[in-house]
Amino acid sequence: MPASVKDVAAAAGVSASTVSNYLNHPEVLSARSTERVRAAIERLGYVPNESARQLRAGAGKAIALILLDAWLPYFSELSRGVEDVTREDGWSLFFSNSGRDAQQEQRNIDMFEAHRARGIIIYPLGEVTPRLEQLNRRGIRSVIVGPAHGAPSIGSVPFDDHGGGMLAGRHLLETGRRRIVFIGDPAAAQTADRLAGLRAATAGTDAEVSVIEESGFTMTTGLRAAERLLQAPQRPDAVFAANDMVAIGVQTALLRAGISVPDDVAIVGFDDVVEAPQALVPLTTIRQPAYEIGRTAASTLLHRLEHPSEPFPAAAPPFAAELVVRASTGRA
Amino acid sequence: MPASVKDVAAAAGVSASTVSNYLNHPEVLSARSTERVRAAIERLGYVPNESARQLRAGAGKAIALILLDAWLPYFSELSRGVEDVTREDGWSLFFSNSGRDAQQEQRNIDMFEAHRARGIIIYPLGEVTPRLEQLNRRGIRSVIVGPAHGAPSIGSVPFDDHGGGMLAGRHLLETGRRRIVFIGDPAAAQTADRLAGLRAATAGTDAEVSVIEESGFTMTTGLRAAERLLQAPQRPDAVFAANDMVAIGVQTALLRAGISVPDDVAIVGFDDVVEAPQALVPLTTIRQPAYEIGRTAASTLLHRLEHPSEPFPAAAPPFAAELVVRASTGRA
DNA sequence: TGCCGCGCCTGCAACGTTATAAAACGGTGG
DNA sequence: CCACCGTTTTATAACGTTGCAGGCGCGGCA
Repeated sequence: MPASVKDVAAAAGVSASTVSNYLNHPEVLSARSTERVRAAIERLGYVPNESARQLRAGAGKAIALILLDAWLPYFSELSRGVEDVTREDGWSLFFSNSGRDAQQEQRNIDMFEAHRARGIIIYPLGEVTPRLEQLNRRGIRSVIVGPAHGAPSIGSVPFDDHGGGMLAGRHLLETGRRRIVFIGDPAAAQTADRLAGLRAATAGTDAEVSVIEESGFTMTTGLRAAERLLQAPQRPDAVFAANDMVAIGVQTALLRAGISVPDDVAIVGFDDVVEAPQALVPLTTIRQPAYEIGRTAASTLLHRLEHPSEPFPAAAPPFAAELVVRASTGRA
Repeated sequence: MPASVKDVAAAAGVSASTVSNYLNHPEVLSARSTERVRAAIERLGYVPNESARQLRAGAGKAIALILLDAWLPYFSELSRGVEDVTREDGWSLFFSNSGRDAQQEQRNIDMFEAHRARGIIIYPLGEVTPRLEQLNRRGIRSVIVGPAHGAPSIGSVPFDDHGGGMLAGRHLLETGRRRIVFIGDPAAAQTADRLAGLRAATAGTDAEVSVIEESGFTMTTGLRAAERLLQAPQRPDAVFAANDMVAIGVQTALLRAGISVPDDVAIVGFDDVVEAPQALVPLTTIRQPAYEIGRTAASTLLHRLEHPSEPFPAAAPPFAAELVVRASTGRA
C-alpha cells in the first residue's frame, strides 16, 4: 500500500536508482532531477522502508536500551541521557524494560537480536555477561551500566558505589550518629558495595551498623522496612537506604508514627533523584549523575560502533560519588 | 556475519525452504528433517532476521506506543497494560516518549512510519489527528488514549474526566468545603473537563471555585502552585489538583508551611497512582484505571489489525471515574 | 504395467533498497 | 567526424525470508 522507490521513480519519470541517489547522494544529481524527485516524493508521501534499508545494509543504525524498571526516577534520568546522545548522533533507540523479571530481560535481548540492533545498553538484573559475550561474537556490542566483571569485550560505565557508601557513613558520624541501620539487599552487587562503603567508614569507631534486608527499590519497600524498624527493641538514630525512593518511604512512615526527622532519626538516601529535594523533609543523599551516566554509556557504545577498530577503553574511571546535604540529616 | 537460513540449510543438508518451513510450518516436515534443522540452528545460533521478515511480509507484527512523559507514574501503569496485552498476543512493542515536546512527538511518529509499525497507540500532546488520519490512509491504524475529536477512522479509549471532576466537587461539598481552588491548565483538554466537572458540581451552591493556572504535571508543579496559593489574601479550604503528583507537591508545601491537611485544607488528586496512598497524608483521589485503559487501548488496536474488515466500534463508553477517599479530605 | 495421490522437499520469485558497474549524454579537441 | 572526457542516469544484483508451484519417490489401485 505505501509508496516505494519504484512508485516515486515512475511518478518522477526517472529510474529507481535516481531516487535512491536523491536520498543518499544528492550531490550527483542534476538540478532538474532533484526537483522532479522531490516533488514526486512529496506528492506520494513517500517514506523509505526502514526494514528494506536494514536488510540491504546488513544492519541498521539502531541501538537498544534495556532497563530494570523504566518508571523508577533514576532510570528515567538515565534514559534521558541515553536518548539525547543517541538522537544527536542520528541513531534510533529502541527501548524496553525488563520489569525486574530475568526471563523478560532475556526475551528483550532476543528481540533486539532478531531486529539486528547494532548495540545494547543494559542495566542488568540477572547474569547477562555470557549472553552479551555471545552477542559480541555475532557483532552486537554492548555496554553495561555498572561493573562488568572482567569481560573486556563488554563496555562498562561504573559508578563508585563503595565511595558513596563511605561518604554517607562519614557524614552520619560527623553529625553525631552512632546506631546506623542500612536498608537494602546485600545480595545485589551495587547495594552490597554501598553497604561495604558504610562499614569501611564506621570501622574503628564506636558506631554500630545493622542491616534490614529488603530487596525492592520503591517507596513501598521503604514503608515496609520502616515497620520492621519501628518494632526493633532499640531504635537507631540514623538510616542509610539503598536508594532515594526507599529513603522517602522510610521517612514517610517515621513521620506518620510521630518520629522526628532529623531530630530522632537522620536519613540518607542514594541517587539524588528529582524527588529527593521534594520530600517533606528534603533528603540528604549521595548524588549519582544519572543523566551523565546515560550520556556516557551511549557515547561509549556509539564510539565503539563507529570506530570498530578501537577497542573499548580498558578501564574507564568510575563516576565519583558526591554527598548532597539537606535537612534530613540536620545541619552540617 | 550472523547466520542466515542458507547457512543453516547448508549445515543441515537441506534447502532454505525447508528451514523456513521448520520455522513457519513445522507440521509439514518429516521427523528427520525437523531434527537436523533443529540441531543446525542450535549449532549456528541462528536468529531469523526480523528486517527481512518484515520486508517479505509487507509489514511486521509490531505496534508503537507514544507517551507524553514515560516516567510519570500514570503513564508507567498505562504502558504496563499495553505491554502485557501486546506480549500476550505475540506482537512486538516499540516504545517512545515525546518528553512533552510536540516536535519530538512528530519525529517519533515519522520514525515508526519508517519502521512500518502496523499501528500506533498515542497519548497525544499536540494536535495529531490530521497526521493520524493520513497514516490511516497508508494503512497504519491508531488509537488515541483520550477523546478522538470526531475522527471515526481513529480508535479512542476515553475516560470520563468530567464525571471525575464532579465526584471530586461533590465530595468536597459533602465534607463541608466552600472555598475550592483548582490547580491545572484549563487549556489542556482533559484538565479542562475535570475543571468543568468540578464547576458542574458546585453550581447552584454557595461554594466558590477559583483557578491557579499551572501547566505541568509533576510534584514541582505542585510546589510552585502552593507558593502562589499561600500568598493569596484568603486561603482556600480545599484544593483539587489536575493529577496526583501535583496534589502531592501541594500537600508537601502546605505541610512544610505548618498548615494542616486535612484540617485546614483538604486535597483531592486525580489518577490514583501508586504514590497516592503513600503520601504523608494519604491522598483522596479520583481513580483512573490506567492499567486497564492501557490494556483496552492495546486490544482495541490489535483487534482492528487482526480483523481488518470490522471498523472500530463507533463509540466505546468511557471508563468511569471512581472516588477513592483517604485521609487528605478528612473522614467521609 | 501405468496412473494417481500423497508426503515431503526444492527452486524460484518477490518484498524495497542501494552500491556497483556500465551506459548514455553533451561537449571538446584533434 | 570521431575519439575522448566528465557528468548524469540506468540496469543489475544482492541483502534474508517465505509462499507457491512444481518435483521426486513411494505405495496403492485398476
